Formats: sequence, C-alpha cells, structure tokens
Amino acid sequence: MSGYAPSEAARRSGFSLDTLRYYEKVGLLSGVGRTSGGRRVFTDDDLSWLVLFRCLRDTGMPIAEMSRYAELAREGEHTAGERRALLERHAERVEEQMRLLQRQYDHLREKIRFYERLPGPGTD
Amino acid sequence: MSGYAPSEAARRSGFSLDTLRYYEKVGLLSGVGRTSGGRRVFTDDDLSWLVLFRCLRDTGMPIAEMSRYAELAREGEHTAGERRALLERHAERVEEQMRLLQRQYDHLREKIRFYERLPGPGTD
DNA sequence: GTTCAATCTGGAGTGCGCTCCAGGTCAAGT
DNA sequence: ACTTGACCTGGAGCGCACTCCAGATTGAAC
Repeated sequence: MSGYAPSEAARRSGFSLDTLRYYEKVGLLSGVGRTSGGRRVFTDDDLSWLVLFRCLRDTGMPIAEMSRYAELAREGEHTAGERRALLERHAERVEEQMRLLQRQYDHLREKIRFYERLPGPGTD
Repeated sequence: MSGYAPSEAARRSGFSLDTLRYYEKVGLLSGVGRTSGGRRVFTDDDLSWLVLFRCLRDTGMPIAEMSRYAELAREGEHTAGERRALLERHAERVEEQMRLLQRQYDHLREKIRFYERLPGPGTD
C-alpha cells in the first residue's frame, strides 16, 4: 500500500518531478521519507498534501501562502483557526476571480458574436 | 472628446503607465498618436483596444497571442475569419479554466467545511 | 555481474509580464 | 520666467514558478 516512487507521485499529483523537488526545497513538503539509497518515498499522506497543493495552485494561491499553511499545520492542532481563516480568505479571492472570469468571458462571447454575424469564407 | 493623456488611459483601462508603454514596445498597441512634444495621446479607438486587451489578459491570454490578434486586425478585413477562430479557441480554453476553477473551488469549500466542524477559539 | 532507466544533488537558466530607474523634456499654472 | 508634475527614452531589474543540466548513484531486471 502507501509508498510511492517519485514518478508515481508526480503522475498522481499532476506535478512534475522537478516541481516535487522544488516544493521540498522551498519547504512546502517537509519530511518526505527516503530509501536507504536516498530516493524519495511518498506516503498517502504526502499524496493528500499534494492534492491540496494542486487545488490551491489551480485556484491561484502563491507558494509562499501554501508554505504558510503547511507550516501552521506542522505547528499542531491549535493553529486550526488560523488555517481555516487563511483558506476562507483564499476562497473569497477565488470567488472574486470567478466573477471576473465570468464577466470577461461574457465580453469575449459577445465579441465573438460580432464575428459570427459576418459572412465567413465559404459561407456563401 | 477623444484624446486621452497617458494617465487617463491608464485609469480607464486599468493598466499602469509602464504597462501601456510596454504594450506599445512589444507591438500590441501600434500607431498611438503623439503631441508635438512627443507625449502619447490615446484615442477612443486605442481605448477600446485596451478594453479588449483587459478582457483577454483577465482570461489568461498570453501577450504573444494578443499581438497576433492585433496584427491580424491591422492586416484588414480578410483576416476576420482567422481572428474569430482565435477568439473561439481562446473562449474554449476559458471555459475549461472556469470548470477547473469551479471544481477546485468546491474542493476548497469542502476543506473549509471540515474546519467549520471543529470548535474554534472561543466557540465554547 | 552488467545494464539501464530512474533517481539523486546543487545550482544555473528560462519565460513571462511587468516594474523601476536615471536623466532629461514638456507644458500648465502663477 | 519659473516651478512643478506629468511625461519621455532606453535599458536594467524583479518576482514567480518552475525547468533544465551535469555528473554521480541506485536498484530492479536480465
């Protein structure tokens, strides 16, 4: 069961091997296990962190803030409130982002409608 | 009527003065007028280009692609089909982006719900 | 035992999109 | 005429998030 090679962790998380190394280097991912030979071994727990990072990155959270979150989590249960607040603030920014994206998408569609009213090549 | 100073164009478009200069430098914005003293004068037409660029940037289009679009527009009416196709492809990417954002937003909200079930400080 | 793909390390390099700076110019207000 | 704030140019610098590289090591398969 749990214990994934780097390539497997990369495949499952959608991050590249280099990105996984980079995340470890900047302290996002700490305490990843090693084989006697020095190779990384990712646990299910590591994987679920990666899934969270995937979510946060896809929604535009900067790495520094993810690091902050991870650091809080490492500090223990008493930081739960702060972690929650951090995620809450982020979620609000994401909502704003979604509204903007929707608005600009609508503009874009309108612009395209303008072109659709023009005769295309071969439309006769 | 039409004829805006750089600062006014910046204010109306939401781009910084430096960004407006940069856009001109990379060929996004071409043929911006000048006063006898060399200062830029933005027309309503320039402004509407900026509004379009704002839309495309906000939806994640790279500058190179906006340049391509602007170039096509300069080439004349016969590129309308190609321009339309470019915008259409972009709109599809934006739709994908919106779906991803929504999906990850949902994950995020679920994660937050987990914290909400924990007693916060002072929740008693 | 040999091979060979996967992995390791440290560090340099990349791509993008600005952003800032120095040193000078312009023009509106007084 | 003078001051002052907006603007000019060319070019350097920055922040972010990777991405790539060289040269060495590991370990599963044959």
